[in-house]
Amino acid sequence: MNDNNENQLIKVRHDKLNELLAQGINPFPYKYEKKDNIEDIQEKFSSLETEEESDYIAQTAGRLISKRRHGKAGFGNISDGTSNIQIYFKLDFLNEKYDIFKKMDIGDFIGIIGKIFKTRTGELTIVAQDIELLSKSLRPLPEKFHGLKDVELRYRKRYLDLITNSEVKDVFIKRSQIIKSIRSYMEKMKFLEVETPILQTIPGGADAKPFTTHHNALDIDLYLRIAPELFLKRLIIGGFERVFELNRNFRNEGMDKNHNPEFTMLESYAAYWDYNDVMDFTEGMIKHVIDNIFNGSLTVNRDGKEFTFKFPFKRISMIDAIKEKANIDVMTQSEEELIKTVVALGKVRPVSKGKAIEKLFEHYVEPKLFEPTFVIDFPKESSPLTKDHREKKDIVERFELYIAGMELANAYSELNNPIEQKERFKLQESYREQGDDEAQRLDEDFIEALEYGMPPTGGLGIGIDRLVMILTNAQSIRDVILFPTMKED
RNA sequence: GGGCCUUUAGCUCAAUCGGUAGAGCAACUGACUCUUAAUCAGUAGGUUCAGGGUUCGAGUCCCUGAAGGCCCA
Repeated sequence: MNDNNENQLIKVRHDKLNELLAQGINPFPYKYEKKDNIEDIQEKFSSLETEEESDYIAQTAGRLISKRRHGKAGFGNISDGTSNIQIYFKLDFLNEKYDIFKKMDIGDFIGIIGKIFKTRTGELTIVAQDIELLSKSLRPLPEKFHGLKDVELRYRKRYLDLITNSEVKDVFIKRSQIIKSIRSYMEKMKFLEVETPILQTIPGGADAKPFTTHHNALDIDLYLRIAPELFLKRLIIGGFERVFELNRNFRNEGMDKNHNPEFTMLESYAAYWDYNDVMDFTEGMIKHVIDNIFNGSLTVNRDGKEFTFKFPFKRISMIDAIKEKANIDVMTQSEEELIKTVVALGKVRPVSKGKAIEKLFEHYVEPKLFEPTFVIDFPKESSPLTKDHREKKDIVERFELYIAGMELANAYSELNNPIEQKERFKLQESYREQGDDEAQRLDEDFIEALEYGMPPTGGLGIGIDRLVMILTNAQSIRDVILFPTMKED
């Protein structure tokens, strides 16, 4: 919108801005001595009696979010990062500055100095003795009562969502606390936080299509990482025994309420652990978060069902889970029969018995795994970075954690035999040649690193956005990502 | 990728069978020195997502497209 084409509401505010300038008032001053947070004021003075006034003179600042004028006095509420509070503006106290109050718009940032009292109706209020405009707002905010409901606008203009809908702010505060709590757990467990390349020449560590970009000076294509896995294992080889990275991954695939093209993952690797150790560790992490952030107990409501977190989580093998939920015993069926069953479900024809088993699992079991459940022991074909099961044939030592029908975590006893790793990569390359563009790529440099020797290692990946969804009862991943990916409008 | 739905004032929403596009909040003017979705009186505010078509006449019907949501793959 340009200056010639602005609407009436915006024009009025520009006019007010110009009036202020004409009066020598800077509508965008440099700083303000904010001495009190609103939350602190409320805590300290909540015990005031009705119509009692403090001796303390508070000095605070925030955004004006409502305004009720009554001639020679008026009320408004200001909101800061902590809370909001009512302000009483009275001509007798403010004198010539009362005019500033009259001109103030909802959305302006203001500084307030004044004593604190409780109104007749018992509301804690600052009586303004002095007010200062700290920043002029030139656009009208969304309506006070209904707020901003339009989902598209809420995502595109998240700042308005945050100003208007306080519960949205709470979700992102919670998200920050959860991540902080995870870091404290990692630190307690002696993991070292590291940073590995996001720009990679061979995108590895997951079955996914990468984003491509170009480095001009080197004149090479690079890929945004789909996972940090292969670099974190190089660090285990390098002698760090416990490492983690908590950061963004990028996958060039469809979007829905569980997928955003960029998302936050925690990956961790611990030398000398197997996948059983990683399971205990994962449980410990979630328990740590619930103890710290949710006072030890959390009930999740979703799709009309609910559960309360209980530890330890249920553990079941993929094959037993299929038997239990779909009444299909995949052990007694031939590859042919299983493939036929999957095709009959209207799905793409799987290329192997293992892939067919996974499809059956996804179709019959995944959506039914509501309470936290570790699904263990996956077919070998689609787990090229995982060690063979120590007892079961064609099975690998891998688990995924499911909660509320969502895959939350994925972990292995990491394959550390370079000869076998190379074979697995070659098999993946052959899938790729057959048209599977999510199959993994041969990374010779990683093989070479493994050849120097990697200790037995337990690795874990946790989808942080999804974990936050579960813990905050968010229905869409877009509700836990501040600026979700949107098309240009 | 397929199906269904949504898009109207700054925001939240109406508009019957195709017949002058409305309300609440916000804004503006006035009254009001303890209100709180303040109240009262008045005023102004529109590319009805975009483009095409049918029609005397389209927010409404048809076609194409865009953005978003839900379900499915």
